[in-house]
Amino acid sequence: MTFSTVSISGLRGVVGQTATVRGWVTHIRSSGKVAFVVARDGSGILQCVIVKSAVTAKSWETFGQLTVEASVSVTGEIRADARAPGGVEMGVSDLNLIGDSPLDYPIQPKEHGIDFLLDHRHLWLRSRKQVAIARARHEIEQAIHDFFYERQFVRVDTPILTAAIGERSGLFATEYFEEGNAYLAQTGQLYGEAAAAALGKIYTFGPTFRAEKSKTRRHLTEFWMIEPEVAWNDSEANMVLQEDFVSYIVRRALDRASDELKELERDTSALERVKAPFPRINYTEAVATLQSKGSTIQWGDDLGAEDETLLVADYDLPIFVFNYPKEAKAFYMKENPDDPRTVLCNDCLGPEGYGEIIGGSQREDNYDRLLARIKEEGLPVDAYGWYLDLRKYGTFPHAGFGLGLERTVAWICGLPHLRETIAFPRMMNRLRP
RNA sequence: UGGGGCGUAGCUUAGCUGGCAAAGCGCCGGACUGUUAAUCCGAAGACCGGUGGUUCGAAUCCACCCGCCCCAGCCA
Repeated sequence: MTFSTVSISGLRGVVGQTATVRGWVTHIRSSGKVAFVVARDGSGILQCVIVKSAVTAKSWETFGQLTVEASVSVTGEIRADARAPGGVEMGVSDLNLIGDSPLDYPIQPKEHGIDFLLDHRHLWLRSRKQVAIARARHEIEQAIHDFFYERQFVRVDTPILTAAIGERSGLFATEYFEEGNAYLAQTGQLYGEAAAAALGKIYTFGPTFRAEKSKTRRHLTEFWMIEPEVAWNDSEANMVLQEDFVSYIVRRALDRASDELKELERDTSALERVKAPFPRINYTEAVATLQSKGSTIQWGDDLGAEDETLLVADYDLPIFVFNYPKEAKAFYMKENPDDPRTVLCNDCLGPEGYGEIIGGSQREDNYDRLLARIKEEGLPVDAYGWYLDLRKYGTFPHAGFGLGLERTVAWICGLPHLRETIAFPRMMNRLRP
């Protein structure tokens, strides 16, 4: 008989042995002389069976003091038992209370309102479903790093504090010494383009901030975005990279986060189908299709959420909608030589109504046309001097995209709202905890 | 910001055509040697979001305010 301290997830390998587990109490049930304590340690949950006649008087007394979320150290024999969640349980021989927990622990094993849960997010994180989401997110993040590492991309960390540059949407401002206002980054892309000219293939993985007063399940004010930028890629190569990337992430989640997806009751049959290539629909066709389905969209409008849902309904894969009208998109996108009303760009729309998980484009690489676009948009030319330099000194065709991490996690996990995909979501009315 | 909905016990909700504030869960006390969100018995727990108004009387009707949820726009 050996004696070891192990994590709950490893217990299947020590059946028949005595082990010590440390964790937190989640449920207590007592039948008088037999008691059940369910504990969690972050790796899994374990039912501990305490028989009064089989433990010391001190351990039995300690059992009487246990409360939900008390931290404990339990020692006993690990045995297989079909009645236990997870198939193994512990026959306790020794029980020690490490940190008690008062009786007012707010989260109960029942339905709660979302406002209450978000107020107690620091404790809600301990719940099984939230642990599963955090682990699935972690696996997805690692898959992202591995995908790019395998393809010799270099990760570049771009600044979070920036001067006003990027897109036009809402900015968070803060004072910055003698330099006036600094703004929290809305994108690392422009810096990514500079890095692509140095390194060829790069990606960024960082927080992004949008001060828009968005109150929908698809928006956070702070979210994480992955932005690859590839020298010599055109818009078509850009889409190929995207579909390979998304397929890789989904495959990886299915392979290595299957327990988590099961815990989340995710029907993975739709995810199993996600394999490159994805359907491609150009914007003009999309508008015609939508009009035939009754949408009031006009050529020139961006797709609304309803339009996206309508369009995606015909497919069980993510789809690309490409080459939008210039007016609907950002200044840095390259004009389409075959139809100058449009730009070489694409959105990748998730299936099952998850909306835009990627926005990408080939970048304008002509100095004069880019300068003209900056002026057309009324942007301060001075602020874009360094960005224009990238077209002045050895310009090069290049393309990239931004993948919204939380939207991707929500889709893969089958969650209706982004707020559960990140440990501490930041929304308009949510700055704490 | 616009449209819709909602604020009642620690939590989730019922009560809303005005007339003594309810239930389930949780917590506390008790019973039980295999429970799975255990079960059974008992107890405690409320400034009905706030302010004003109508009325003999307001959780209920009216006005204003505050907060939240859903949808839309913006986008990842």
